[in-house]
Amino acid sequence: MRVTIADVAREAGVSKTTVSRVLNTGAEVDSATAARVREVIGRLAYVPSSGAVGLARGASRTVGMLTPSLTWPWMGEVLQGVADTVEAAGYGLLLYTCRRGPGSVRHFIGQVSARAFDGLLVVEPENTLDTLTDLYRRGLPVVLVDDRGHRPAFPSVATTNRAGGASAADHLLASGRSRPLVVTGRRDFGCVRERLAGFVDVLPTGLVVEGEFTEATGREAVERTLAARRLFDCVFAHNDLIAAGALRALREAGLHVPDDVAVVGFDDLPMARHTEPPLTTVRQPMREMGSAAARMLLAGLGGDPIPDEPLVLPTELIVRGSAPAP
Amino acid sequence: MRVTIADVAREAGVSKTTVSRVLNTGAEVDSATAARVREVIGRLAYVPSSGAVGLARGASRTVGMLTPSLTWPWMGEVLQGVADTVEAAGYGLLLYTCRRGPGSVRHFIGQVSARAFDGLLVVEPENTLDTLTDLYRRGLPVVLVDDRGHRPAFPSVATTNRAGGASAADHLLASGRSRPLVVTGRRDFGCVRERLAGFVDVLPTGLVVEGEFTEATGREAVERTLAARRLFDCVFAHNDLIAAGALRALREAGLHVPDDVAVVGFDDLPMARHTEPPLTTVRQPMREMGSAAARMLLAGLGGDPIPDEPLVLPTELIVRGSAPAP
DNA sequence: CTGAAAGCGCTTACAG
DNA sequence: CTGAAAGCGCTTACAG
Repeated sequence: MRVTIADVAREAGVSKTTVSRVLNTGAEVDSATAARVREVIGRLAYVPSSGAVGLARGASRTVGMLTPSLTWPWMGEVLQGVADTVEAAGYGLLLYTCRRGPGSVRHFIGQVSARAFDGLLVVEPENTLDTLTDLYRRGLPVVLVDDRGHRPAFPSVATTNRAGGASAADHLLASGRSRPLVVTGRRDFGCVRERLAGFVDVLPTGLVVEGEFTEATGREAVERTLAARRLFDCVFAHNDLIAAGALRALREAGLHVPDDVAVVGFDDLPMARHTEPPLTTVRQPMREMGSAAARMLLAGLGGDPIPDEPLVLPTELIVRGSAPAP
Repeated sequence: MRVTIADVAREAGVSKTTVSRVLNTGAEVDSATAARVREVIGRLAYVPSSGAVGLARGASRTVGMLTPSLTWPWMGEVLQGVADTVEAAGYGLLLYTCRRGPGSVRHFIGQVSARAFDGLLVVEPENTLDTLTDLYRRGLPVVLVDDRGHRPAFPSVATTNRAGGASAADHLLASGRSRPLVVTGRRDFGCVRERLAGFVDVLPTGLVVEGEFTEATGREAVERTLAARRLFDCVFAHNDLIAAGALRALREAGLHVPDDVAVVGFDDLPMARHTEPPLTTVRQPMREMGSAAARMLLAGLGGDPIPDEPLVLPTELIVRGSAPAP
């Protein structure tokens, strides 16, 4: 049925060794022989079995990727960055999500032992950081795409959360705003602390509400602050969902954005273009983070040591109607 | 270094054959022997090499998935449905995107020949339908997640585009609307023709604008129709992006949604909750389509024949502020 | 119930 | 420059 290296060897009148050499090294083979072998390979449409190659070489030329969810709004960007890079290098990309509890984590660990992939890319491990650190210590190349400031004990790609928070504050300050309401995600995320620190460095405020990274948090934070009659002329939301909730609450309260209150988000999700008004936001370079992490991992698999300190990619302020340029 | 079946056999005082039997069949082995082997497996934390198992069995227990893009708004839902199902079955999921032109398609075909996966899930092949049909004819199990009405010559999962269009019309009609503007995607997609046919069956109209599945299309269609002074009291947008553009154009023209014009979209993207007002839309069950396709493929790999006619999952009208219940 | 041996399809020292 | 042979880590008739 399937064409094997033995078929090619027989048809070309050489040994399997020679076919393998033509396939892999290219060197050390008489050019006429090599040409003949290549002709046969083309004619029989021979492609080496990836399983057999992997077994013989002890490496699968496959990268694993572990994510807690595939439906998060920015996950597609990360995945695309990873997939483009990994494919261009001729590697396969094996996807895992571990969404069925501890059993599913165990199954994933099994895949590591089974050598299903040569290296691992991880997004947001939440409760898996220890396990991953352990795998890394045991020799599995691992790179984390870190949008939450975990600062793990293994290589990672992060973004400038602190500078991003500062850029939001700079922009609002330059537009003449002086009384910000800040609505954050959970304070136990490193990114939240950094975004906040960067922001209040430039624009100090006593008005900070902690919540989740959800629209409901944004809506309720604004509603309560208005109800408490605490004055603010701008909102710095720690992500775009919070910002969307804030926009809604402000509109329902009869306030105009940006005339009465300017709003700045974080992430630059696709929906940021579609809010009313469109959202000024601090863009996280998710696709670039994905491709940078993949490049680091592939370099590591290629033999280069992976740097231990995080690679930090810059955020960028995207100015739209909710907080226009001054 | 790595623990192999030989280590387990030696440690347990049995042959590799017996270890393999304990691992796979479980039957035909003395229970005391089996217990001893299992104890050793646990103690050594032995996990069979997936590459070696695949080579010996001639199957990789891996499913391939081919998508044109990972950043489309509904792709995460499809992927999640697929990943959950595939993982629960103990299969691996290998992701391909083919975004680097014909060379990248060739590389993908190579992966098929390399037996990197046992079966293939496909979303939106665009220019790849012929190639895929060919692979299917040559024996590769393939299932298409078809949101565009391709109706391929191999198994697929689709949704009720026609009934979805009709449900939008029913809803608008029941709310007292009678003059619809329909803004469609490209007419060469089967889904566009079906959504339109279902809609005009219930609510005939001469006002149909063809465009792309983009926000710009929605905005321009509404602007031009208003400029031409053609009257309409509702918009049926063929996806949520078009609907978002329509909402914006209506607002900028000083029209109130839904009082002046009601708007219904298609898809139920995450952003549909965040438009102003929130969007009434025909939900496509993307996650369910992903998991159904995966189930079909896995059943096929398990030996059950895969039905040739498409499995059709129902759409659902989600009512929100842009076209409230009558 | 158990094991020796062949085989899956490659790569890679080693020898010539 | 080329090939025979061993080996990668499993499974699976086959024989007992």
